[in-house]
Amino acid sequence: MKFSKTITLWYSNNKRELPWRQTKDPYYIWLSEIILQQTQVVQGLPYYVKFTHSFPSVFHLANAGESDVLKLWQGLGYYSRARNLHATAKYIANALNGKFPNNYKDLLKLKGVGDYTASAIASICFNEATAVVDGNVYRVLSRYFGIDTPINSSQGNKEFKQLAQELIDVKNPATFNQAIMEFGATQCKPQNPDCNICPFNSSCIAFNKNRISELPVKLKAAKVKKRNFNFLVFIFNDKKTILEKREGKGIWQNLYQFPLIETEKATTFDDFVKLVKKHPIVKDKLVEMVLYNEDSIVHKLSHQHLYTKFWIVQVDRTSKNGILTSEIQNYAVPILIGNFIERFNFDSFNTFN
DNA sequence: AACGCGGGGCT
DNA sequence: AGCCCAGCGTT
Repeated sequence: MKFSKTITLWYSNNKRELPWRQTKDPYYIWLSEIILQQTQVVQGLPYYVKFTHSFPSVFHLANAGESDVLKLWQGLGYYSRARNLHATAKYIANALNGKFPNNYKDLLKLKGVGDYTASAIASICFNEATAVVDGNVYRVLSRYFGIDTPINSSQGNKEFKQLAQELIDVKNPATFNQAIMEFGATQCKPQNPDCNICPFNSSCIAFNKNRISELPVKLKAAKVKKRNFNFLVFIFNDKKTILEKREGKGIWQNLYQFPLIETEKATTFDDFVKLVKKHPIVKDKLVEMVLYNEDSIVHKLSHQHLYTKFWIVQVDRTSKNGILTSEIQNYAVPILIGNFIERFNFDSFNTFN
C-alpha cells in the first residue's frame, strides 16, 4: 500500500481527540501551532484552553496588553513565541481587518511563523499541499527510509522537506500532515516505539535492520553554559519587595525577576553579605540577610544551567518603587521564580522577624 | 551556518 | 546528575 494510504488509515483509527481538531478556523489553528512548537500536547493543551477562553478571537488577543499575554504564557517557555503571537495578532486585526493570509507564501511572512507553521496552517485550513516537517516527521521518515543525514543540518533540512513533499497526498494534505505527525508522536516515538503493532514494520528499513535506536541522526549540541544566579528577595518595612523587568536580549525577555546579581563562581555567605551591603538599594539599612536555599537550585535550560540562590534581604526602610508582596502573583515570571514565590511565604517571614 | 531560546520527562 | 524532546529569529 502507498505510504500516504497507510498513514492516513492508521490516523483514522488512532488519532487523539484534541480541541484544535474540531475546527479549521485559521485563528485557532495558528494559535495551537504556535503553542505546540517544541512543546508536547500534554504540556500545551491547558495553555490552548486558557488562550481560547481568554481570547476567543484574534481581535481579543490583539486588544490585550503584552504583559497579559506573557502572564498567560507563563511556564510554557520560549517566550518570544508569546511576544510574536501578540505582535502578529495586532497585525492581522489592524492591518488585515482580522483576515488571515490564506496561503503558505503569505503565512510565512508572519512573525513567529516559519516553514513548519506556514505549511501546517496552509494545509489544514486552506487545503494547500505543503508538507510539514517537524520533529515527528524527521523521525518517521529517517527510520522508514533509513536516512542517515543529520536532521539538524541544512542538508537534512532540505532532504526531508523534499521527501515529505513527494509523499504528501495532494488530494488530502490536511489529513496526511496531521497523520504523519500523530504517528510520530504516539507510535513511532523517540524511545520504545511500538514496532510490533506498526503497519509499516514489514517495509521500515530501520526496523528491519535493527537501527531504530540509531535514527534519526542528530549533530551534537553545543556544551551547556553554567551560570551562577543570586536573586535578592527584598523585604521592606512596608511589606513590599522588588521585581524588575528583564530588558534587552537573552533569556526571559520582558519577564519579571527579583534583582539579580550574577557571579563568576558560586558565592559564599560572607563574601555575598559584603556585596549586598554595597548594593544601592540596601546601603547601610540591612537588617538581616538569610540564604533561602543552602544548596543551589539547578534550573536547566537546554543551553545553559542556572545555579541559583535566593537571598532574603530585609531592609530597614520603606521602598521607593517596590511592589506589594500580596500582588506578586500578577507578574509574569520565569518558572524558576514562580516556584520560589509559590513556596516562600512573605507574610510569615514578616511576622517571624 | 551557527547560535540562542524553556521547561518537562526519563533514567 | 546527564540524557532526551526541538521551530523560529537573529547574527
